[in-house]
Amino acid sequence: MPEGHTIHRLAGALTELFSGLRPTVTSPQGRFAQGAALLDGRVALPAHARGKHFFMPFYDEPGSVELGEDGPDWLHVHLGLYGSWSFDGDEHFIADETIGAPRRRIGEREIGADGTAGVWNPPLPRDTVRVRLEQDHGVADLTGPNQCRILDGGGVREVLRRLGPDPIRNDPGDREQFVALVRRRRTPVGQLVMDQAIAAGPGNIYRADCLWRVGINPFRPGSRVSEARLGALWDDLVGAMREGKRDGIILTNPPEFAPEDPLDEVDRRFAVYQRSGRPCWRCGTAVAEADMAGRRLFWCPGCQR
DNA sequence: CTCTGATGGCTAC
DNA sequence: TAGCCCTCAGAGT
Repeated sequence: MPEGHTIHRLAGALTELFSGLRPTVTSPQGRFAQGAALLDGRVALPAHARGKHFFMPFYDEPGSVELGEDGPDWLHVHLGLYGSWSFDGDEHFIADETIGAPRRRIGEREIGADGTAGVWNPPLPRDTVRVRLEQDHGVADLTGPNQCRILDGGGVREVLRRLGPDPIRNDPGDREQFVALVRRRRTPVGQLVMDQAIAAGPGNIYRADCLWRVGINPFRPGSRVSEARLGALWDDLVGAMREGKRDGIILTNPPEFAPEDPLDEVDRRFAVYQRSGRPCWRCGTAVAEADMAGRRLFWCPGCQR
């Protein structure tokens, strides 16, 4: 599920649904019992996302804080490969970003014995739910995170120090920094794009499809890709990942190549990702697949130079 | 029912 | 590079 666009989207959703409130925080699974007890009943402040990392500060009074500020206790979540948040609540518990979320249930009300609509009741959590945030109108359940812990401001800043520029933010200087970081390495550029110290947020899909979109061969050493082409790659990551955040889905096959009647979801959505053996949309060459540093890499040997 | 793989990343060797 | 962590849908038996 989660490349960086998902985390930014979740930060928006959890901010909209919980910030300013004092959610009940529990750990149905038990593995975050101590952390949950520390956060329970305190004010959730607006959340932050950097790359694939999610941070939500909890404090004693409402407001908002800069990412990594001292004072609040920071809930830090990394979803890893298959962590996810799911939502359930009544019609008041809805954020743009929760639409399309897994196991989303909205507006379901129990029917009272007298036939009138009752109030929403929180569903029993699955026993793998690491954290449940609950307010009067709904719950957010976190399952399967790679990391879920409480940090102080210094702990947050330590995480941030290991992260490169985030294309979804695209702060001033980020583009130049990305280009410089790639060009000082001889590692294949396809590997560098997935290195969170070089760009924070892109995962296997954006790596494959954005390299295809700008025509870069993923095996080319970073030091041997021109500044101009790396700048174009950064710009493409910015555009593609912002679209992904907005739409809640990765759709990286450019419209001009989208088939009328796609064979399947993969052909509809992707350029080369998971399309090994199928013809390149641009040049017809069969899309290739290889292992790169333990992850599946997809590319077109015909037009990615 | 068992097995597999997935949009991630850390640590140890 | 291998092993490990986290979960579960979907495929195979």
